[in-house]
Amino acid sequence: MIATAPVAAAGSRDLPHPAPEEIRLEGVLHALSDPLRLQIVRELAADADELSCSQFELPVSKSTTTHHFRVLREAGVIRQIYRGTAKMNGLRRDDLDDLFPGLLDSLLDAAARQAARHGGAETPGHDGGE
Amino acid sequence: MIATAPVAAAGSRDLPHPAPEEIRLEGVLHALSDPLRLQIVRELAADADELSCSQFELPVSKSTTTHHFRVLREAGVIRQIYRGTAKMNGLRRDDLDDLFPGLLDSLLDAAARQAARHGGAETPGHDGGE
DNA sequence: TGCGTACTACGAGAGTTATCGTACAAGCCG
DNA sequence: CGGCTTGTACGATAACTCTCGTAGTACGCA
Repeated sequence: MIATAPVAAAGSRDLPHPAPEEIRLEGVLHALSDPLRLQIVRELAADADELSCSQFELPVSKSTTTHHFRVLREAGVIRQIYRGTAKMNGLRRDDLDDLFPGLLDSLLDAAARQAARHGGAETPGHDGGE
Repeated sequence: MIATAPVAAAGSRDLPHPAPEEIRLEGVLHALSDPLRLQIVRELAADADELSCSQFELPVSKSTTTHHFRVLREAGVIRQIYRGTAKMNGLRRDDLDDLFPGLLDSLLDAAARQAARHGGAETPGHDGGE
């Protein structure tokens, strides 16, 4: 059997994702209650639809990064698919908006406000003011 | 011996609350990521401004109840004051709305949706007709 | 084919959390 | 005054989480 079948790319390694109805609010909140994961989600929401794990500059080891991405995926916050050796990450915005309308936006807005208030260095466009 | 109370004020026992600017989003999310605490907050939001700890029917011991209320208070989600032997609990809706506009509503709405989806027969608060 | 890159799995250690029971303090009421 | 209700404090324990390093797998490229 010669492996002439390209297999439509990324069919071999599938990652388990919770179905929309399996996503629990508590799980989402817990996933987002970690500063690192909240930051990941913020970048994911701000930058693009798909980012590979290695494009994040996180102050932790690779193992820990993998761990955090898995927590986010298993909570139903992000979607992960393999693309060659890279694993692309995308927010499950549609599913979350369907389950909890407005929640993700509020969460991201809250995170942006807090970042602007405390750091001021992150999140472009928002100029404090109080 | 005349027991002249050293400290007057209706409540000699004061509880420490975080100032608004000390409230962290991650802390709030973490506090709300526990099913028990999420339920407490839902009841608090639905029923009234002030409820004593004993008015909640939680499936845990008194010690654990105290613990959860403290977590909520220290995260800045609720406000607690003594009233005789009872400790009254109230949501810090104004502070939270000021810090994270719309977040609390989204959260409560999301929790209500999930409760309706999964249980349908949720105990907390008959919020006046439905 | 062999090498480098990207990510995972496993095991471990430190820290945190949830839960309990018991013992205790503060206020109300008869 | 004594007792009841309400909630706290203090251990203790089990479970979970975050973190790491090392070893290993999957894939692309020369």
